[in-house]
Amino acid sequence: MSTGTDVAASAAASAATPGLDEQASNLRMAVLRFSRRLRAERAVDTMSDGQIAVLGWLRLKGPHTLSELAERERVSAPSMNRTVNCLEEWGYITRTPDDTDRRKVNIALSDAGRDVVTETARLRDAWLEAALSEFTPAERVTLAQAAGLLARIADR
Amino acid sequence: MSTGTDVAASAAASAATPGLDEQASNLRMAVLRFSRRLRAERAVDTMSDGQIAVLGWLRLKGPHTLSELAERERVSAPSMNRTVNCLEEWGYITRTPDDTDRRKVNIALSDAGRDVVTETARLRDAWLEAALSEFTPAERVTLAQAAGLLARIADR
DNA sequence: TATTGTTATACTCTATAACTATA
DNA sequence: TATAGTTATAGAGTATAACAATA
Repeated sequence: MSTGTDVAASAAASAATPGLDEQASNLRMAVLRFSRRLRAERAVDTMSDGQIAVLGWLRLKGPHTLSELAERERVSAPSMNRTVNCLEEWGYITRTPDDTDRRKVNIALSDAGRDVVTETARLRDAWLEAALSEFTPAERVTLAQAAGLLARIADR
Repeated sequence: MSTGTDVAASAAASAATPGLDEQASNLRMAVLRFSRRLRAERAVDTMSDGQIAVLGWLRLKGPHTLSELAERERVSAPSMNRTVNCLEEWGYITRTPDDTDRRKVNIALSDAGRDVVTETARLRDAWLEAALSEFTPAERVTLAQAAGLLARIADR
């Protein structure tokens, strides 16, 4: 059993009650594909997903150091440094040396950065709203509940 | 209304019956956060997301041409060609010229590929399975239904 | 002439290692 | 000596343009 060779038996069993492994696999594939599609909807085509994520986080939580941003986005410090360099060059963030610890540099959203992250969220949601409008109210309830559940998983 | 400036009124209204805009925003944030967390749980470091996705799709739907795979994964044909080259080099897929249209090449999962995608999915989803196991059966049904709905949106 | 697959080339994002300055 | 940020360099993934084979 469960050797992966007896496809027919596996399919028959899962048709009745999908195992936790298949539920997980289905959910993973669906979410990853959906998020990739969602990410494709951007206000500024020249901005990467990582750059947008940093701007969004700064708007939500205020200024952070480079290390904090790197840890938050789960990338290396040099990688985040490159991201921040671009954002600074475009005028979307500002770098300010910390007063108490001069090794640190506080990275904050500029007015232009605030504008662009707002516009990006608006465009992204416009596409998503159009998609949601084609669902039934019951289906939208399902998605709303699922959103809460996904958030709970992500916070583990 | 709905200008985005009257935050209090908007919040009050959405508390009763969330508008489509807030549903979209909530769903977007939840999915992006979840997918980032999910991506961080990569048990198999030697294979990329794209490679795993192709193997999974071939296992699920059988052989496909290069163009079909590229369209499915929303990448360019050269990019998919590179992905398929790696998978072929590793012995996970086979290329077979089509009999009726000799321009086409059928890409199919090999036995080794079938094994590795099974094992990869198992390792990768271990974290997600653990998370799902803490939900009630009803909540898991909600997530399963939502997965189908998200897939429909992504295919738009 | 259009389509399918492939190669050539370049760009972006990412990582590790090494360097600078502060603590 | 340790930490925060940065620079140098390399690897992986992606894209567009150009090419070969077939329809």
